[in-house]
Amino acid sequence: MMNALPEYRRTHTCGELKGVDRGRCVRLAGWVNKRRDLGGLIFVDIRDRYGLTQVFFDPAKNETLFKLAEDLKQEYVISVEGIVSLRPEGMINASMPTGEIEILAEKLDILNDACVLPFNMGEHQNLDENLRMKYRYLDLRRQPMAERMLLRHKTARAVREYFDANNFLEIETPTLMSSTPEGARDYLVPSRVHPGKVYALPQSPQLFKQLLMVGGMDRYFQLARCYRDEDLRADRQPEFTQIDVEMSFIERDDIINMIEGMLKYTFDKALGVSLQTPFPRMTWHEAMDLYGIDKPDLRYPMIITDVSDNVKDSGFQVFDSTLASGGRVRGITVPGAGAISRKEGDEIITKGKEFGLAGVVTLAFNQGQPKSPLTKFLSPERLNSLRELMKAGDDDLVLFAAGEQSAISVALGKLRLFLVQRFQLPKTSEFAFLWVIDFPLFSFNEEEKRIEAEHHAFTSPLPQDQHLMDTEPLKVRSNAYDIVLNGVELGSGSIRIHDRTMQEKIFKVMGLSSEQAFEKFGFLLKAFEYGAPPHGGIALGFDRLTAIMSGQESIREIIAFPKNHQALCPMTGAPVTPAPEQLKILKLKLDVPEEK
RNA sequence: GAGGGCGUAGCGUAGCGGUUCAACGCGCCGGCCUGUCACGCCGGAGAUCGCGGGUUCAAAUCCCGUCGUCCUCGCCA
Repeated sequence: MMNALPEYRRTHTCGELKGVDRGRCVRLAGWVNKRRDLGGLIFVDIRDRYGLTQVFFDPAKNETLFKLAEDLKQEYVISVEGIVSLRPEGMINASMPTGEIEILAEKLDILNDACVLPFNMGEHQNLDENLRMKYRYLDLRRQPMAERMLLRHKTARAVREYFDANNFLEIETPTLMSSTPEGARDYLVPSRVHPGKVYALPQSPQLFKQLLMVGGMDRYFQLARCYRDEDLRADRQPEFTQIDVEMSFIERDDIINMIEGMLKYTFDKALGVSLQTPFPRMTWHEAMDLYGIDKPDLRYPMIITDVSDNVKDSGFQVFDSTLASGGRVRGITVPGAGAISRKEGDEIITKGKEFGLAGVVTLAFNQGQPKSPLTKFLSPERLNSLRELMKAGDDDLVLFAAGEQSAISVALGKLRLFLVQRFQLPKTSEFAFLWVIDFPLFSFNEEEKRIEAEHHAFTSPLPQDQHLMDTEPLKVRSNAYDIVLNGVELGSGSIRIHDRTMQEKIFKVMGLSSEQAFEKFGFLLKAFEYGAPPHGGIALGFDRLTAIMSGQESIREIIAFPKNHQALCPMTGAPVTPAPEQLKILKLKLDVPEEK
């Protein structure tokens, strides 16, 4: 029966044979991970994406076969036929899933050879990322990458299962669309049929998903490809994937509950991790006040505390003058850092200055003994109540800053994140989710001296703040929500405006005439004239999510073929200069300055 | 657009107080080895130290410029 199969048809993968399979005649196919030639014996680890299996070549059994095995080199593609047998006593490799057994080779076919590799395939070295990207097909064969691709697949599958079970439709929206010159820069695609005209690649399916709601598709989701021609970061790629969701006839908590359910299901299915729901919620004001940032990393419990009332009239001049001029004094406690050196203290002060603090006042506790410039100014009783307020333990370090409230909060927030890294502070959880709600609807663009939408122009204001729209628009809070995971903005959404009058009002505050607004978003506004249901939604960064799930800092690690930091593809060389014939067909001319 | 890190054999790194400093590990090639599993042992090939200029008797090392790459800020509704 085995001979009826072409030599590359396998009976098993390289990750599944166990002791119970002993005696079976099997055929494996894969890549040579390693050949260990002991002279009289040869062991070959054969690898596929499922795992590794050891193959044993014994010259006493078959000398020709043994000679053939001597030629095997790394990454040759081979198929091996043989008998599954238990390894001899004491030779079991417990660190290997297939470590109980080995294949006694009876037949070996070299299906393809391989050149000497451009890098080492083992996991024991850091590799230059551009080199990995240039040979991504080799990189993908390495186990960490194979595992991440599997996790990404499982996550996508779980997301689809969940939404399907909840009556959502997965609908694809166009990736060739009209450009809306707002926000991030578009990638443009010239049209041959319409010379001089371009399509834009979507930055997100935002407008289309709202149109789907008008179209009655009341529960929509999509794993949507999005494109932004902006500068890159470790968590930003020019093309990326988001879990895009929109629902009709719902309010904010419906979306929040649905997404919590989705994440809970997905973490369980893809990672085997049980998440606790509901996730904590915090208003934007609370987040800024307690953490100095709109995406707090709740894996670390430290919060910013206002101590103005506890330090007033202390005689400590910086504090007194700041408080007299309407500023605040705020602090943060660093657990276990009470015994830091002078040098480390200076490092913190330098960092504080970098973040915009005029100075940082330290209060260090060493076995309960306070050490601080403040000890001269505060009585032991006041110092003690300050310590209680700051929840400082016997070996903790408290840092104070004085100045304008929001400025020092933001700076202390940055300092908090720096300290977490610098002192490797212990995490209280692996995955800390958080909803941040009640964002400001508008923000003031200092450069252009105009009011703009904080989220986007279709975000609805909170009903209770609508009366402020004409008088104090910057105080209006929005029905928008962000989901934060480990200090990373994972997703952002809102309840949309479906009321024309309100929409016009928003445009007016933003300084857009109805003509201008119609020019930009005409097709959406038109659609809203034909019966738009109340609706809202959210979009989550799928790459960011899977990166965090797999413990990676960079989303490139969870994308099969990513671009590098310069938005280049080291493998294909994209982007490339178009050929003159292509430009001719498109009736385009390049106007690029000559290279120096 | 700005700041910072890095650039030494195919890969990962050391050397960076100026004069045996071009080294180590992996990989590669040759030889030996019957229970290895990051196999072991012996030997070998392989690098104008990113590129250009400068300082010096002497530069991988110091200085200037430039290119590449990574990280961050700006930017990213």
